[in-house]
Amino acid sequence: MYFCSDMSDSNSYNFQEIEQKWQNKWRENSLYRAEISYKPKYYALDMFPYPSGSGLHVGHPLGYIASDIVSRFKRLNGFNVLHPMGYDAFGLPAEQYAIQTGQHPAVTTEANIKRFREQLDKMGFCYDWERQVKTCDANYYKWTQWFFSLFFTHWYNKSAGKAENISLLVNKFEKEGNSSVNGHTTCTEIFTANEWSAFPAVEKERMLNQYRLAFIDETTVNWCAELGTVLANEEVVNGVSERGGYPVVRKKMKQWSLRITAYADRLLEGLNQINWSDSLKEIQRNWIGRSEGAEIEFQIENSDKKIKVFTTRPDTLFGATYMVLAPEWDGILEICSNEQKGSVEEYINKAKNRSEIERMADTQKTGVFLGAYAVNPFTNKPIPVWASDYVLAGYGTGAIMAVPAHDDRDFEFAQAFNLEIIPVIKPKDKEIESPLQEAFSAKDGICFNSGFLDGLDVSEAIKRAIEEVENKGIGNRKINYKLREAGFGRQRYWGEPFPIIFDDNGIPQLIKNLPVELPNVRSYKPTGTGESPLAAVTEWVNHESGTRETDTMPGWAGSSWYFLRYADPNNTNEFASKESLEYWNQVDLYVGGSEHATGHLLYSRFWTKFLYDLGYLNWDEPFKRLVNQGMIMGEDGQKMSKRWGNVVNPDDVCEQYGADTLRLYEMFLGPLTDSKPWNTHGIEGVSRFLGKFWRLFYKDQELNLSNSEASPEARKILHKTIKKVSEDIENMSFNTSVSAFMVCVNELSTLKCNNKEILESVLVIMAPFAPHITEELWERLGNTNSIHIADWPKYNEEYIRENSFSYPISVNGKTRTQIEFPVDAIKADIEKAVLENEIVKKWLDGKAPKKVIVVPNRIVNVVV
RNA sequence: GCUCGGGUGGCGGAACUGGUAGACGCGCAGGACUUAAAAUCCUGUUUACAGUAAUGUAAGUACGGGUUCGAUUCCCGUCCCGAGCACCA
Repeated sequence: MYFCSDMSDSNSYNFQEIEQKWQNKWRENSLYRAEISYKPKYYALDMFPYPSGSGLHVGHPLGYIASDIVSRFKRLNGFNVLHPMGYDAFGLPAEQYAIQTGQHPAVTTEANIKRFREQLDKMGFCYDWERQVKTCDANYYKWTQWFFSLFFTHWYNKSAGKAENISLLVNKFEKEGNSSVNGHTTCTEIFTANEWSAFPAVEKERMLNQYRLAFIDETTVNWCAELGTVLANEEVVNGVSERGGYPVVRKKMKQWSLRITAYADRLLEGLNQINWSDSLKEIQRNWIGRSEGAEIEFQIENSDKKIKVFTTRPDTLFGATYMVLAPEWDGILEICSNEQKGSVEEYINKAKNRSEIERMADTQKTGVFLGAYAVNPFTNKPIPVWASDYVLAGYGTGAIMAVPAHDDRDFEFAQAFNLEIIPVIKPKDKEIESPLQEAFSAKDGICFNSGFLDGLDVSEAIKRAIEEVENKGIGNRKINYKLREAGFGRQRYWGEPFPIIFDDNGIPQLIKNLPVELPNVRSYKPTGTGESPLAAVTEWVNHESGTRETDTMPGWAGSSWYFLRYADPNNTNEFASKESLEYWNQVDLYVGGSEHATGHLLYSRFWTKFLYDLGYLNWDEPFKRLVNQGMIMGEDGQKMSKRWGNVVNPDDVCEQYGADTLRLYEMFLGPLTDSKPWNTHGIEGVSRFLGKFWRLFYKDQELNLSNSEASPEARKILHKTIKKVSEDIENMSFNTSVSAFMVCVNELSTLKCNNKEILESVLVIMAPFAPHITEELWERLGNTNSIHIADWPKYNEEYIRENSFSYPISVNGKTRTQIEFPVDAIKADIEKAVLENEIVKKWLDGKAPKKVIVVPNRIVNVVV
């Protein structure tokens, strides 16, 4: 920015020249190449980006800078560091961008990747680019398809607590049928070995499909007409698509799904052994949504039909005054009376056609009476059965027992339709209000009106009620999850094709010869009919042994395992060699945004556990430590976006201030995990600091260093900084380390310290943060090896030991003066000296102190 | 509504297991150097009151209580902000 004559002098800080020079040298020497060695490893990973068309803004590199610092720090401390980068190149965003620009996704994706790479290169990251992965490369997605094949050929054995090969299941079916099989399945039919053998192929596959971990599911899906595809739950926000904001409706569809619910409990338990933020773990816990309760069957009056419900509050069974079925409930019309059939059908049809948005916008409960009654098994009284869309078809059994006195929603419904409300739980310390104005839903109370449960508190009553239900043979203890199976098909072009051909019977057959390459087609736009664009490519679809699956896999397929591929990215025989996986192992540090909490981060854990079951990995959590970086907002405090015109481009910052300044500034801004606004003035402060740092080495434009022994003061400053920075990096507290560097340089400048030994150590501890300037000065000091493979200086406590401490002396908790004592002074001497102090005497005002508290090397407090 | 975070100067933010609140940086004010500007350096900067000044006194970490010799830190209640979930029985 300033081109005064002295700026071109080789002895001034010319960051542009320096940064270019070292980025080239590091690349030429493959300085950051990672290879298996005898050294301990450290695996630091960034969430790989979608190569979007708009490039990076200064918010994106925040996490990359942090992981880069940790990687460099670990390398200086003797670790063999794996720090790779790649691109999540398949999926909706890339395809949407291609459609908007009218270019083939393969072309735009390559162009975007190139642009990302240029931007990343300017910031001096220590990635081992030889390990780059792209999810859209055939030699990468070959393995994504292979993993799908594994899911397809495995089932979950609940007795063994792990996934097993489907051939074991077939063996069991052949020998003993399925009654003794304890699989995680939706199959409710029981068959014998003989029956199994007699099944035609289609029927066999229909059964197996109910056990496979990758299976064809007919479910209600989130259908987005504008995007022409099905979306996962987490891709739908407030009833519209996360990307684009288009309306989403519910629709029945056949779809590949992964049976993630088989792993619900393990996904929950695993959270306890990993170092993630509490909030993120909580998000996953909520998403998995485990709840304990009971399933109970209610008999329909004058019928052999039964309704099974799930409840977490069996203690309130005496207060169950009606039942509600979801409109989608199977067999609902068989239960309702002839008189009511017409209005029930009408209600069901209305509910079916209502979009998510409409359902959510509803404040008033709607419903219809079925004209049928069920029997409350505890009171033996008949209770009416209703249908209403406030009951969700997809959770529990799709039916509930309604206890209006103790559930807000049931209360509201009972009020709207004038149904009976019977309180059965009252607060511990008072009588329940009568009549009830709102539901008493607290889990803290005492049962009454409840026969054998009377007088018990809620938690005890729950146990007793379940026992009774089990004794009567009408139900049992049950754990339910909110987690749904993961929809795995997308009706889109830009994704991994399934390695599946449907034979003449419509039975899915695996294609063994991988990869199944994505055909290069001209028209990749969504058809809008619900079919994938691939369905139109007849010469591809029609295969000699049948027809191909034309859906593609979702964006998260490739990202669910990419961290494993980095261990051995060019392997053509395996997704990664056993040896490389064992060495690089789990990701030690994973840095990225929290928006992936219920998507990528959950799916990756699921895949890892599955691969662990199959013996491919010997750990079952992928990311030991996870840190979510915050957002960098625009200077106006709003989210950085083209729309607000507040986007700051890192290229411009590198041009104007240099990459080292950018890196240091982003770290200095505040705690990594916080959101904070960008500030142009702030970056100038950091820029000034680096100028000052440079001048520490120079005097009158000449390198000015002394080889004499360092002064104790300088030593103390250095070692204080070593200690602080080492601790800060481990704690990911980078803002405080930058401030420690500033303090250090300020103090050394004041001392006019030009001691080579001291300054060299300062260079090394600052190298992870500002890799270019430190490397340049390191070279100018006469070093021939890169600073980035030097040794982290050893912290020596002796150098910072003080021999006296200036005690703050407070009277009644308020600091009044300071007195210096030797660090090993004994309490009695300190107390005596303090009481003789003039200022203390003044505050004592002649009175005798009640108490004198002396905390060694901390504080003295005189209590009057 | 529920769950999880969080509220500290004009601003971004420091403060180890309770022990000198406001580190570091920005901004602002004043000064030095310079013909001038840039760059650099120095001084001051929580608020109120008193004093020409050095300085002193009081208040102060969202608000109200509590525990303690001592609370930004621990406990209870209230308010506000952010994030996530949201008819999950």
